[in-house]
Amino acid sequence: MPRVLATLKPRKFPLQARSAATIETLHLAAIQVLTKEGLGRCTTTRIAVRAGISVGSLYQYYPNRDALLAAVLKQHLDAVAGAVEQACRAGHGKPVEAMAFALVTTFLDAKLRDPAKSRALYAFGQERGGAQLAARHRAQMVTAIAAMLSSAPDARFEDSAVTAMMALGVMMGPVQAVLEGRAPPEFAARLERELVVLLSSYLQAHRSPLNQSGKPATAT
Amino acid sequence: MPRVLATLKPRKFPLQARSAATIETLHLAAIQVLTKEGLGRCTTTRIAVRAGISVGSLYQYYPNRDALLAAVLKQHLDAVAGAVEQACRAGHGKPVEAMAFALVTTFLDAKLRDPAKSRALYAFGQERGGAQLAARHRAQMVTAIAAMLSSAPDARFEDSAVTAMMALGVMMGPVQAVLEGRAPPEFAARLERELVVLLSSYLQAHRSPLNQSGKPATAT
Amino acid sequence: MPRVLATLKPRKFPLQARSAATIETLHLAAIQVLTKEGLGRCTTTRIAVRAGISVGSLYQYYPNRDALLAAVLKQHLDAVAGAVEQACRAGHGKPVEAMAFALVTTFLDAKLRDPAKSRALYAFGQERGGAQLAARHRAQMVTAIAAMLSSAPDARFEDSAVTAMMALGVMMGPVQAVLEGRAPPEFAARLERELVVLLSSYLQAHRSPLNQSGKPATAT
Amino acid sequence: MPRVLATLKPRKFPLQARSAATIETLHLAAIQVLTKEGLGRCTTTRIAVRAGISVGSLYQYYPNRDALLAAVLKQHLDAVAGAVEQACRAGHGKPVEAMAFALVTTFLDAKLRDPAKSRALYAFGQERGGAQLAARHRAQMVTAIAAMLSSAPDARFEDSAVTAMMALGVMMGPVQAVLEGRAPPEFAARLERELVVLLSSYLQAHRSPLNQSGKPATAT
DNA sequence: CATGAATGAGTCTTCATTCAT
DNA sequence: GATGAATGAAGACTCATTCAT
Repeated sequence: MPRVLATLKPRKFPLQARSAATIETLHLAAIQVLTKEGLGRCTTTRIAVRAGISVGSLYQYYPNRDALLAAVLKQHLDAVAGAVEQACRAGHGKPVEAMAFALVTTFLDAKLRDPAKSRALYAFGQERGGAQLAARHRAQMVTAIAAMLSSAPDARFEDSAVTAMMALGVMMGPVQAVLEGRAPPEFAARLERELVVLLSSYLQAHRSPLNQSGKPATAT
Repeated sequence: MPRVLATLKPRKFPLQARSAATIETLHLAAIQVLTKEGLGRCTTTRIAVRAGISVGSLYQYYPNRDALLAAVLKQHLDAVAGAVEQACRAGHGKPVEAMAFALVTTFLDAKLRDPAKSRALYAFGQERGGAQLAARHRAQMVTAIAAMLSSAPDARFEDSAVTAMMALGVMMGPVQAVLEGRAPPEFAARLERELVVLLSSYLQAHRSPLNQSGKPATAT
Repeated sequence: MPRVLATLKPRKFPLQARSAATIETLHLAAIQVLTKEGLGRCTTTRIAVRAGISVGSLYQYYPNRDALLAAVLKQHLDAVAGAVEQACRAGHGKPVEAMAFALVTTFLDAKLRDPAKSRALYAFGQERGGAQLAARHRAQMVTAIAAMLSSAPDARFEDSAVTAMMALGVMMGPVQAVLEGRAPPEFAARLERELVVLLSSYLQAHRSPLNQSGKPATAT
Repeated sequence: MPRVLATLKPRKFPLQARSAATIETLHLAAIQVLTKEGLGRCTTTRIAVRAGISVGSLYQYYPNRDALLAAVLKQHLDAVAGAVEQACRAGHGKPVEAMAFALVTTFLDAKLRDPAKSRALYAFGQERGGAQLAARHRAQMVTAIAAMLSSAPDARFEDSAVTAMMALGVMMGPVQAVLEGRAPPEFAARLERELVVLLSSYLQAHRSPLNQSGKPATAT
């Protein structure tokens, strides 16, 4: 694998109509190979075969294997982060419980809509190439969540960025478990409800002490 | 001769003191190579060189590369799962808040004591070889946590297994973030406190309705 | 050919007796392939096959194709430059005609002793990898020749470095022609005599005007 | 489809003005790519891009890559050989010193007028394709030079073909050194003067033995 | 006629594993 | 038992050439 340090950017824009379709085919093939063979055996040849094209063609669109995987990952992460950002905008100014509900709902929906995809891309998201992308998207989501949290009328967060990170991390763990297929179906089914409870409790535990409505959640 | 499907079990038991030392050396070398080069470049030769022995000797101890990595991973997971199990035993019958504290403290300590190791092994834990191991250990921990939860005097869990999974997942997400080095230091520093709050809130939200002490946490 | 910038240095010293023989075999094979196929088709696989070893083994000794070729070229150039340097030392203080004779004789002998080798290596000597080596050796020879020229009792060279370069270049041209097999046998046979005449005339044309032994060659 | 043994002849004659222009553009592009990328990376696609046409169009003019490069080389060699031939015709019957001057002047001018071009084409001139071309042109020049030499009134050459080869070879060596950029500027500057001296001396050393004048060879 | 996407054999290089010493 | 040289399949990537649009 004498990889030269190289861009992960796609090589060219689809100049002809054929191209767009080919790229979509490639992404799909990459996910399938990733799922069926794992990252270690996800080779350009296998992807090309799966996609029904030649290796050469693959390299017309992406300068190297990682660029292709990065593109697929980016597409996925953009969708998730985009959904989360939008939910955060929509949740602005609402009570924390509503925020928790919106966040969990949106995140789970985005992550679990196509579990095969999410699952397949996870390993690459840990690697040199994908890790940066993942980091960027995580930061993007944290920013959005923190902004939303700061707008809550019924809670005041000392450090909304930290709380946002916690919120995100907290959702990711169980989602991982589900994606890795290690959680029984009933867990997946209850995941949303549990996460809403979890996140609500957590956020409410941060309610401002000025809050006159009663005892803070943690004051048990 | 290329890779053949093979067992992941170590080739022989460390019957002699020398063997045990060599194995320990190999594990250490593997982690170092993993850290410095990544899973893709973590080759048997490199590990052997790092360990100061010959490749041939490496194969005296493990039938193939993945068996070695699996052994290293297992050692790590055993430590983590073992610590969690013990903590669960110790936490039996205590109030949920104490449970949360014990669980978080123990888990973080085990996972973050040697971050390089945890981080290094992560990639392999996603692959075919490591995934099964990881699953087994997760199950082991879930069982232990569930048993502990069921013994709580101040809460009654409808489905303690699910709650245990949630608890474990909830800790893993933020830990991942820290291990991947994407979380700022202040996050790492506050992680324990936050997780305790988080887990306490969550577990207390499950307090049995028979609980006379007031309104359930979610009744805000 | 996603070559990474890499050393051209051999990879390791022959630790075992076998190695030395293998390396010699590799050099020989490289020259044969170079001769039979040309630089463009001189691939690692072909060299390995010719040498009767596996590609893998080739890479145990050289980190990449160019390193192997560079080693072969270096060996050759070292021999030539070494011979020239020695001849120059021996020719110190002798009359220019003797210098011319010694130089031509030595150079031709070194270059034409194994014409196949000289010929085969020529193309690589032009390429990025070989060009630097060739340059270094050329400089080495020029230095030696210039030093010798400066010691001539019957001539004084305004710029001995330039004259040395000319002398070297002048020998190389016809030698090229012979090596490329384009010169008929009779040319090769007479080459030495002609070059001695040529070089003598040239060097004597530089005789110092103080020289009382007759009219200087350039006194036209 | 990989390379097939194929003709090196251009595919069609430039019957139309447009063709001629395109061909010129292609030649120029080829030299630029050759210079910037080297023979190994001088691909048809790169040449086409540089020339501002499509690969497909390139193949309208040349049946394969080597045919294009051969054409470019031929053009260059034709120019050099043509100039030399013309100079030889013009030098007919003149004294050898004038011949030497004309030859050196013409050759250097032709070879060094566009050093980038000469340099770029050198590598291809060594390869299977170009070597034959180069040989043909060399023979052509040798013939012309030999004919000129035979007409000298003040010298008689035993074997004018051999002497012509020497003369040509003698010029080529230093020119190579200059083209390869290894010679310092002052060398390039003095090259012409030195070569004239050199060649004059050499040719005059061959003065007919009938020459009874006893004066040193250069005292004409 | 021009275009440029597609092809796939061919290059270089790596690495798990074996086995002669 | 230890050693490390040898093996060769497999992977990433390139490029001459063709042909559908």
